[in-house]
Amino acid sequence: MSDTAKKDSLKQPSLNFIEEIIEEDLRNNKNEGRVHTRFPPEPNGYLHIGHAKSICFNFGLAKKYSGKCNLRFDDTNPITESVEYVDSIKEDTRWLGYDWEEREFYASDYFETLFDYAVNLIKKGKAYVCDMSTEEIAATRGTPTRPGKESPWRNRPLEESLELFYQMRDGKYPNGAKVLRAKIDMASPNMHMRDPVMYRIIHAPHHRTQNKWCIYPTYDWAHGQSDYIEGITHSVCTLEFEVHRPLYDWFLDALEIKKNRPRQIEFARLNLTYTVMSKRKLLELVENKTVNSWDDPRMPTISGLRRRGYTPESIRVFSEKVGVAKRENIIDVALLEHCCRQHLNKIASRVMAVINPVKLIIDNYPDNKTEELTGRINPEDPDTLMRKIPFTKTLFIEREDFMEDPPKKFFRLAPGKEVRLKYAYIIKCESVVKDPETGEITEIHCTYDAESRSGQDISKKKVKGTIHWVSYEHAVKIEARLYDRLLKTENPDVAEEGKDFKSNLNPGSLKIVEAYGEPSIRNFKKGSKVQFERNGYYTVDPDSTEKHIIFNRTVTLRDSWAKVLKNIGKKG
RNA sequence: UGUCCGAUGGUGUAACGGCAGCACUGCAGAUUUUGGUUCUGUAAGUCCAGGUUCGAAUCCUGGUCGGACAACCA
Repeated sequence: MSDTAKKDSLKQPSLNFIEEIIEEDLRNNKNEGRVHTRFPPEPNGYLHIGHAKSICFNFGLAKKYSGKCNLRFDDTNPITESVEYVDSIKEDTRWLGYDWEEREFYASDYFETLFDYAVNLIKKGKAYVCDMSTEEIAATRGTPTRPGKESPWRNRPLEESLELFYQMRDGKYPNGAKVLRAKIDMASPNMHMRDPVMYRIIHAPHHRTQNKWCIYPTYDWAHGQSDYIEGITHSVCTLEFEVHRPLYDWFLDALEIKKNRPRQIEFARLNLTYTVMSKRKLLELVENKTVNSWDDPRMPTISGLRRRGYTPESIRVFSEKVGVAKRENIIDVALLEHCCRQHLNKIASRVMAVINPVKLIIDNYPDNKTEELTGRINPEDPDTLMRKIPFTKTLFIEREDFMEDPPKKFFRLAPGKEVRLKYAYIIKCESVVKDPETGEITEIHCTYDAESRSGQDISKKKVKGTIHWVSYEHAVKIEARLYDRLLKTENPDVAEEGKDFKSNLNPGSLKIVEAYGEPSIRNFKKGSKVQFERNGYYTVDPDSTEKHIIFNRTVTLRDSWAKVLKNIGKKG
């Protein structure tokens, strides 16, 4: 072995910066060597591919370091949250392949404890009830460059704050009348340290605690303490919470938490080209009916990707490949598609389907003959069985596979040229029939070479091209939903003055067409992964029925011919 | 004009003071009964200016550029 090869084989896979922190903690036996993470979604929307990265990372860290990962719903704002979202989050997390075992938690589980902690802080003079309105608080907070003004209630006797706080809980005040605030520093250069709100009054039923509470903790107050209660060691979140970290730590200090103290670590969220990722924007697309639902296959939601035909494996591999760091990033959606194709190539059953059909007649083939040909269900997996494909005189082929006046490198069918019909014979184009009105080709007439049958070819012919086909009389009509990217620009948030991402919507993001498949196309169940040969990967939509078969296009096959055409176009 | 964070090919991500590597994308070729897959090759990078050092992507100083922060959202 050469020196460099030796070095390479000894080299450890490199760690991301969070794994480095964890390994350092492990070396120092921090938290008795425990690693415990959590995935903390707010149940106010559906999970998207960005959440998937966080799920894979948090559960992945726990697995890698023999620890645990909790699922915790950050349900501190009853107005926007609902069980519908809780259920979808659980379904999606499970589908991605992660198991939180019995550790399904809710911040609302800790409302009582959090209340006691707050009482503790009031007694220590570290929190106070403030009677100012939302507007007054905003007006006195200052700006990032100017300090705020202290609340007139800031130094009220702590007995009074305590009394008021209990009354808030008892429902004596309307929404917005009072809040509990941490007493920190109104002049702090960090806005989050300017006496942040810990509790606000919201008279609204909560999806779990119903009407038990009318005061609700804010994120900053609830999150770190929930982490502590659950024994979380490494509380991983996204970069926008970086400025919250001093507050996270301040609360732990104020509560004098020293042992099993959680640590917040921030990493950069996932961004994807041609994609919007914020829950607000995705909700907007659902509500204004740009898409049909949260699980519309054009959505970057987990449920959308699932319906589109993505596999959990491919999403996990993708999450691994994008890496974890602190710098803002925008990942090329081509990487996601690559991960998807890579997995689907291995597992998808092959089938021939014609999306844009034109009739092809083999003039020298017997009129009433049907041959039963065979094709492997998946050539990538020799363990798969063969499928039967009927062959007859009249077929459908793809309109794009024929050109009357082809460019030099066109390997498909053209007048006087030969191609192979996949799994069948070599044919030669003899003539075409056109619609006298429109000039559109209605029939392509060919002759076949009976000696060229697949598997028993004694014709000695070599052809460059192979095309797919279906027997006209055996063709199974299906609906193909051809999905393309929802947004037409790489960074859809960049829009013209006065416009937003919606001006970058791709009007062609969904085309629904009638297509024709070989008979075996009937065999697939909802969610099955299929490759339409030479075309793309598809999956059976949940709305598909035996009478009305619906296939969603997950992603096309790579198409180097399209690139050639594009380059020809460029050259003029 | 504030505080915090960041900056390595087109896009991501490694290198932990010692040969800038990997992946995606692009390009070229080989193989191929999927113009797919696979394989091979190739192009392309350390924000700038100083300093420390035998040696700097890495450490220090100053700048530039980008991001986050002024909800009783999370």
